[in-house]
Amino acid sequence: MTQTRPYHHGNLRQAVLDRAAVVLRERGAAGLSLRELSADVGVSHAAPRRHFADRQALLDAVAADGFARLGTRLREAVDAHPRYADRLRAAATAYLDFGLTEANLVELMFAHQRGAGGAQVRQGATDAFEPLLDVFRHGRQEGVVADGDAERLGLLLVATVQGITNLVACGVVPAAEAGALLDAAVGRFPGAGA
Amino acid sequence: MTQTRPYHHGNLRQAVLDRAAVVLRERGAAGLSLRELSADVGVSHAAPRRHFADRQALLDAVAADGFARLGTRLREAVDAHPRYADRLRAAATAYLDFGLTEANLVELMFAHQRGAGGAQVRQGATDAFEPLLDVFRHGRQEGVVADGDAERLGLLLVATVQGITNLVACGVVPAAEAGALLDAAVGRFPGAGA
DNA sequence: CACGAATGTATTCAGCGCACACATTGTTGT
DNA sequence: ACAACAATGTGTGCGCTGAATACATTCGTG
Repeated sequence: MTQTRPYHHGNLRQAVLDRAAVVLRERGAAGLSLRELSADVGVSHAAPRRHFADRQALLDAVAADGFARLGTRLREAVDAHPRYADRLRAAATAYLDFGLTEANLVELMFAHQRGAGGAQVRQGATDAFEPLLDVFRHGRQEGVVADGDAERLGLLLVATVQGITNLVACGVVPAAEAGALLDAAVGRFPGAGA
Repeated sequence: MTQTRPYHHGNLRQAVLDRAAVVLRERGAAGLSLRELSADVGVSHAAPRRHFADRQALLDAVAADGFARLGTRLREAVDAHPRYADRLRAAATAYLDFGLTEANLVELMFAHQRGAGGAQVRQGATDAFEPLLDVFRHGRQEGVVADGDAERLGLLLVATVQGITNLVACGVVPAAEAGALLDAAVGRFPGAGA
């Protein structure tokens, strides 16, 4: 009757990451405790150490996962529209949505990276932003974006939207004004229409 | 000979804040410990509690202080130039400088505010950005900025520069490219010249 | 100068990250 | 089949932390 829990969890790493994502959303990165996560998942408090060298390694993994999810969202948003201007707006909106829904996650993703694990997180970030660069590469084909501007415009879009997300997330700009601010920002990019 | 340390420190609150600013710069917000700060300053580990209700209250105070310093820097940068375009560039450059020099502090300042102390921090942020809004108000007098656009442009400038700072601080954009990216961003604001 | 408010001290407690020795299970070569 | 080894989970202990509480000292003020 009493189903004995097997000695080996089987998928402990992913289970911890999943639980960490939930706690992160509810209580922020400061509320993430390896011991509490262990208890939640039902293993001893030392078990996760087999999968995460230390607490920072767990945070890095959560952040990398976040960038992967953000990248997927951006890719979907871009692919949903054929024309440059629509792709630009859709990507920016998707970014803002993600940032407001997962404010704590984004805060962690963009936290100052110190250790060696930071390199992997940074690579994840670069990959995630690829769809945005594609928007401007596509815009160049449509003749709206000048040659060689694609990369710089991509970074500028990331910076602008991340900045807006940041301001709204920390409460300096009311959430109600986020959309209008984003529209104003996107509208200033070449070929976005007034 | 042996100068007896007085029972009352005299300026404990400011001493803790000063020491916290140093530790924050060296080791980040996660490295801030009330107990260690107490030892550094030379008081018992419970003493700071008379001035900061809990750890978060200390972080809030450090953040508020950071916004005050940022505001001063921005004001100085703006006041140093008479013309709109120069003021815009100087302010943006001053912001980026501050952000790169005090990356850990800025990260703390823009951290998601939860508790009641967040309101004071948010007010400090709004005050600090006032010089930037003034730039565009001044631009309207010069006829470069349209009526009613000042506030929105100000927030957009904050968002853009904060976003760039964020990207550079977390290592996604190399520090060497920060200046060029900032130039490109500022150049897209009305009346900034090409 | 007495008395309350402000400020600092000493002690205690629970939770945390981390390190280590040990236990159990999965895998692989012969 | 089975021995040896790698991978994974457990239990214990240490030092540090934030927080709560009772107590001590000093300051300010009537």
